Amino acid sequence: MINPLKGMKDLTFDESQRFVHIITTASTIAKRYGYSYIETPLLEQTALFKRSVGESSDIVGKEMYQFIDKGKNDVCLRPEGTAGVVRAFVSAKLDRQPLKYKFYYYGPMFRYERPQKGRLREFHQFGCESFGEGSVYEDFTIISMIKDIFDALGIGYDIQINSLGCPACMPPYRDDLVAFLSNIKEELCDDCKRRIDTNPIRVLDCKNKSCQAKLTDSPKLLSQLCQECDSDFEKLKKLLDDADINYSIDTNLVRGLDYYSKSAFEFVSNEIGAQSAIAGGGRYDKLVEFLDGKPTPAVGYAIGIERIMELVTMPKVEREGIYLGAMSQEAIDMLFPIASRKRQEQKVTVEYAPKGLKAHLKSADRAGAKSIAIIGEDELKDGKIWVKDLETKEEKVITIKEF
RNA sequence: GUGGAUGUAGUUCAGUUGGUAGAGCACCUGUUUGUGGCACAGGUUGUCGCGGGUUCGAGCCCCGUCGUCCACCCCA
Repeated sequence: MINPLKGMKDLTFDESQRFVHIITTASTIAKRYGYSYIETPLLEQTALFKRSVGESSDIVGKEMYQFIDKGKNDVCLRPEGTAGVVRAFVSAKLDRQPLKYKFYYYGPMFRYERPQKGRLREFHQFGCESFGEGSVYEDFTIISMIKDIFDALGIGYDIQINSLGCPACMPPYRDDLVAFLSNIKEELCDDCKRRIDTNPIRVLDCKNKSCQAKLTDSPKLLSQLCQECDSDFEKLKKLLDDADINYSIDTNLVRGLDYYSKSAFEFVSNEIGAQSAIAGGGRYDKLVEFLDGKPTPAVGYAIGIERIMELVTMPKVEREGIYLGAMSQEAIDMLFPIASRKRQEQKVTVEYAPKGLKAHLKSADRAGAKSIAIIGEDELKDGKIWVKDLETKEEKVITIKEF
């Protein structure tokens, strides 16, 4: 038996229904916010992710499905969605238009990691990217959209926000932080010691409690933001307050990807194991230029489908369609013209084997049909069909033509 | 990459100090030979993950291997 690869999963029945429900709900809401669908390749040049996600990130450093294809191209299965959408945006030269573009997408992402709860090697994201809008109103609007989606899906969450600064205020802060961390280096965990050189900002969200204790007096970026970043962050908080959206400020919230600046936010759930982030995003005003486009402000987010899968409250399933069957072999063929006609407007299940009435009723019940129509011996004789509504239990015998 | 659990029927799991497998659910049949969901009765289903070892004998003990789950790292 051939099983799926490690960290890859088939979705069927309840799970696939949940998947579809999540995608349709999110898509519907994204469209209301003015977003249109974009589909980009799953396979891209490795250079795209190195330049956008950043070589210092674990994603690029050790988690990519990277290989050389038959044309000797260095390629990767996409580990996240934003890079591809930005590349598509630049490839289509939309950066030369003085217009705003908003795209939503969904699909599989790939990261070569050890699977655990809420983390797969092939997983799915639903995401949105808004280009050309530098206003913090857009950051707020995007957070509202995610809220609408989770509310529609019946998912509970907490929102955490932070500001990551911009090229004007982040580098000086980073230097201050490195200086601070270097002083207490010996008291930090081994990972953090390493991070001081590789990615000092990451020390801030170390899960190690003793490290966290040492960080209470660390320099805070929020108090060193430049004037623009500071006023944008204040505005974002006010907008959220005015909209009655609850949030907490997490100064240690660091997005895992290098391209974020200014607003960063995360939606978390405490019901799904160690991987608590169910959506994350933020502003990335410099990424379009990094990928050879004209400077274009942008903001976006992604939702982890698998992480919210079991949190979703599904709409009640209603009985639907007709179950068609016959009790004798000679009547089976008569079912197909009926099925064909009925399928123009509703779901039809045809049972090809002749069975007793009881067996048919059981099958119809299991198929979730709303009604059952059977040609039995009696009906066969005078061109009729027996029809029963499985909910109201009303039944009648009518001519096939009439049905 | 590191650590901890675990692998027995379609599924969830039991299986005592080693004596070659069992329950619930599901499924099929019947009670009701033309009336579903409920109830009752009966029935089908297994390379006990795989490979080796110990033993008269291994689902159980030992070694290896593969898979799964959970956690770390990191992230959606």
